[in-house]
Amino acid sequence: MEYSSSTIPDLKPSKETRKELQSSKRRKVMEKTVVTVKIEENAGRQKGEGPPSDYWSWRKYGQKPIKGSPYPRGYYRCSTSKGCSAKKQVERCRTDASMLIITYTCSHNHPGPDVHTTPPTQKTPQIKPFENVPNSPQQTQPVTSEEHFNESLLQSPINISHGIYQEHPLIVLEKTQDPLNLPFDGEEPLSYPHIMTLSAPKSEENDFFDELEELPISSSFTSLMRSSFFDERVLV
DNA sequence: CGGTTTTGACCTGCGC
DNA sequence: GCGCAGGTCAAAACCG
Repeated sequence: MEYSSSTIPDLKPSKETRKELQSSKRRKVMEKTVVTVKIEENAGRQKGEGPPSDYWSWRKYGQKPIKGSPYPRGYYRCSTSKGCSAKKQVERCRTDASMLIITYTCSHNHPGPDVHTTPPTQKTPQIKPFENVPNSPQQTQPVTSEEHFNESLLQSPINISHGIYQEHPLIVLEKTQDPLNLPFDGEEPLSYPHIMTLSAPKSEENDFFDELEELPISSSFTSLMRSSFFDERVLV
């Protein structure tokens, strides 16, 4: 792991070492963003869990059954950058299996895979769900788009790491922060508040957006939000 | 062969 | 102090 090189001498971590490592972690309050997304029939194609697809790549590092919930919770860590402390937890709503609860913890301390190179005005239209969105939730998209909705929508939350969507009526999320203003254990300053905003995705992650090109992003995106999946604020 | 996923063990925080 | 539940680690397995 990232700390191993500096903290761990050479032998495999002893219990003491791990103890130290874990003691440095906090279970308590830290920056946390909860996103509830609704997944529909296509959820099944996702290995039963919401795919951790984002503009960043995520690596699953754990899974635990949650008390009171028939569904396990998956733990993911950003693998785009080694030093990145961004994590997310993905679990299903116990009361509604079609709901995915994604909890983002910490923020990425690095620019996205590509976002920095793409001015928001260029290339793919920026995701601006709220502008020109007619209030017709039921004007759903063709089913084909739904095949991507799950991935594309799951990608969007990543960009909300700093509350970009907070006022979005559709993408509702709850962001909690450490009241002590120590979102990252005192490390990793939030120095990139804007680079990972809603700029268009690129590279491989952009692929599926390319597929969606046919659809007007602003409307399709929002429509998807409305029809295929909605977000719901979750009190933490 | 490198990166990711799986999975059991370990550790910590919290409630009683 | 004890036990439970949640979160993380890391070795092994898996995959492209």
